[in-house]
Amino acid sequence: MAANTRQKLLDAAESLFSQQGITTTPLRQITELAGANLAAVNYHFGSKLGLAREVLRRRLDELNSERLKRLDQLEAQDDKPATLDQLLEALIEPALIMSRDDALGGMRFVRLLARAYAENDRELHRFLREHYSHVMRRFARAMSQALPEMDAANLRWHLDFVIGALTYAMADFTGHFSHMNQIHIDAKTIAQHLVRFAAAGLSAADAAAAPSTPTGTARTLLGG
Amino acid sequence: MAANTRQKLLDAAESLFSQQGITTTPLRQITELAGANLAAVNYHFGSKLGLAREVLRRRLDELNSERLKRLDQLEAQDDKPATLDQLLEALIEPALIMSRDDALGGMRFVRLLARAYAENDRELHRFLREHYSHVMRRFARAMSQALPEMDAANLRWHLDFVIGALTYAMADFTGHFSHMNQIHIDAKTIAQHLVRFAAAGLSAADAAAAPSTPTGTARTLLGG
DNA sequence: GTATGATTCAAACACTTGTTTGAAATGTGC
DNA sequence: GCACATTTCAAACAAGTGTTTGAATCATAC
Repeated sequence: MAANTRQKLLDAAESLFSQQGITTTPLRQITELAGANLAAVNYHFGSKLGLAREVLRRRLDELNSERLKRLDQLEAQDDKPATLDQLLEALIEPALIMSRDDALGGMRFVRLLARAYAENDRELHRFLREHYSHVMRRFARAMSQALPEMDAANLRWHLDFVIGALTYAMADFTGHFSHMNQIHIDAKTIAQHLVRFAAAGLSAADAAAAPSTPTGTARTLLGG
Repeated sequence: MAANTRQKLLDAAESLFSQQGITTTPLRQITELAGANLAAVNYHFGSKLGLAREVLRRRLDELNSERLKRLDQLEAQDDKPATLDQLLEALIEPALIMSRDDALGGMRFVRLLARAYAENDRELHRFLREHYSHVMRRFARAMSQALPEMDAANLRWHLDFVIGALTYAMADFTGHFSHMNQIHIDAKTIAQHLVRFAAAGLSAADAAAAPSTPTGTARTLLGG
């Protein structure tokens, strides 16, 4: 059954890639776990890279379409623009829910994503950027309205702070400090905390970027 | 000359590991860059893992001792406890300065650190935890005084948000969104922004953890 | 049934990996 | 000079890598 082994290969590869990394995982281990023959990978996906691309594309499309759906809903209510908290929720919640929901592949996908970035494969990077950057650009544009004082460049790398925090929260692949996956707090709770954390950080940056700082006292009250 | 090739191997390995990852970099490439013989690695470091450990230890000790030195200074002024901003500076600035200073190996080390975490080598993880976690514990203890409302667990994974943002800021190894290393903003500036970002986020979390929320209005004022 | 295409399979291919070996070279102390 | 340990080197080793091959199996249509 053709589609069956294709699917089993994808599942096995996702699981093993996320645990061991892409370049580190041998094809033979994947095919063994999938109960398929070694040559099946090259038959169905052309090459190992082709398999990796397909594994990533499956989940990435799912995640990004969910994010954009939420963003569309927020922008549809066009009488009042979306708040920063709402935008951050639309960006963060789908990722965390997906990373914690075993039915969707659990946190495997996110670990895999982090690993894929860490690997230096240029083709893989280009592939990921093509499937990712347009979403981030749309969110950046939407957020710039909620953060009027920050210019584009400033907002972009503050958003990188957020993405960095999100990635760590999802993957927790360091294990050097906390151990979220042991505690297993539900995704919504962590998302709430991360949204508040990011909103406060971005707002503080926005306030600091203002030429006159009317909220300066409030920041001192909070951050001092 | 013994110490010479040892040093050249370490330098070459650090450079290549940070660009390509540890498991992905062949020993032959390292020895070629170092102008040494292939067998030199096993002679001087016992194995490839031994070389990787030594590469990491060099920089990690340097970074952590700088962090702890600053923390000691803050705790020495024992009449007034350190502020959150000061503690975050002590944690963040050494890492960012090191990551940007070419004389210290540039951002190579940080990329390497991120890669080392991404790789699934259990021995390497254990090694990193042993050389890292005690520093984070000391900072967590110091910060809990500046954030009286948060309990230990809460603080710990909010600190993971900070470390995640810091790692991304240092490594910028995603390249999927912003490109800090193209802009080359100086480390102190980025550190300032990240400290403010993290301080605001942590303070907001602390305020939200308080049973009665007197600063709740201030947060609304900031976080929209 | 047979013919045709899609899929599976065991085997081999060419290549790279980290490590080991044992002899040469170099340095060091006397 | 000699003796001795340290360091370098070319070569080979065993194991693992992704990919290819060509025959065998299966499904489907006629």
